[in-house]
Amino acid sequence: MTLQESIKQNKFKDEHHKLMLNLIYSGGLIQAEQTRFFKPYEISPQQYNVLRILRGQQTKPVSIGLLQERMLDQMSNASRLVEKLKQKALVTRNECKQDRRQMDVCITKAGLNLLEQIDAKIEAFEKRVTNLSKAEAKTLNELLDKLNT
Amino acid sequence: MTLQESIKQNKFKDEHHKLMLNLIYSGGLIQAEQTRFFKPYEISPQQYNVLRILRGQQTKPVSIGLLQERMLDQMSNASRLVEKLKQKALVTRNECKQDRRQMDVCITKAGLNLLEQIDAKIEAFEKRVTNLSKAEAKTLNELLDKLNT
DNA sequence: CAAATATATATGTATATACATATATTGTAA
DNA sequence: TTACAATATATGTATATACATATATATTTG
Repeated sequence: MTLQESIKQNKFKDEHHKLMLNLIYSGGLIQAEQTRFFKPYEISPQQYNVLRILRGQQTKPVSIGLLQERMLDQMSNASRLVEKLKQKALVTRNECKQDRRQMDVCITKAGLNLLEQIDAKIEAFEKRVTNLSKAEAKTLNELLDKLNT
Repeated sequence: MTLQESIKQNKFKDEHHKLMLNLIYSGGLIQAEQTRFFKPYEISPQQYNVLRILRGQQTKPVSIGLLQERMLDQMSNASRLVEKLKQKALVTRNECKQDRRQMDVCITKAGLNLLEQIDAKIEAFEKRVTNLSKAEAKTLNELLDKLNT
């Protein structure tokens, strides 16, 4: 459902104005879909983001600050996300020996297992953008990168 | 700051996968900027969305359900947004005489005044997409509409 | 060496949505 | 006419970010 169909409005001030609304709208659609996709796994898209960053670091501990830098939304509250994941035994969190202000966060085996289960299904979810060709996806990415420079 | 610069990652599985992250990222950037822009006016972007819909209806009362249909995020909780705006005296909310389940929501003079103040400044905010040409904005809109079909 | 400053994280409070339930009213069917 | 179903909205609880403050630790400065 396009932006116009969704909000039942056809006239926008100009293409730039429409673009801003369209980006908020399109990003929101994907996020809502992600939330629905992750629901059976009992984690949020943001928690998934954290787990993915931790898996990428393999066994190397990650600080709360580093996590936050790597989050898709850099204003995410990494502290709270980690606390929730700890409650679910998907991560561990320990004081860093070198700097006791810092925390060492690592993914657990359960966390890795969960990501494996999700990996098996996520392609189906990611299909939602495949009505655009690869060339069109590339164009969109280039324009978004230019927009965000 | 592009997606890659932001999350410090250059490799994506493919252009489609990158696109999904890029859309979430780009939409989030705009929303965060909107939140900052509206902060001095003491309303949220979602409350602004409600006021704009009400202004568009002029003096015609709007039901909670109709509001919700017109919201940019159709999963918005229109009830609560209206309640907050009522507390700020920016809208009125009365029982509909024809159907007492429904509420009639209207914008107040104070609400209209606030929108006028915002209108005077919002062009500066909307400039954030003008590093794309009109043709590029149009292309992006077309691709986003195709994506969301 | 101690005080001041900076850093890292946790937590408080407010708002927004996700998902669910409750309540009141209207419409429909028997 | 009444019971049932549907509709409209409000509210509860959980999670996430926005913005702020608090606490502990490390670094810097005098």
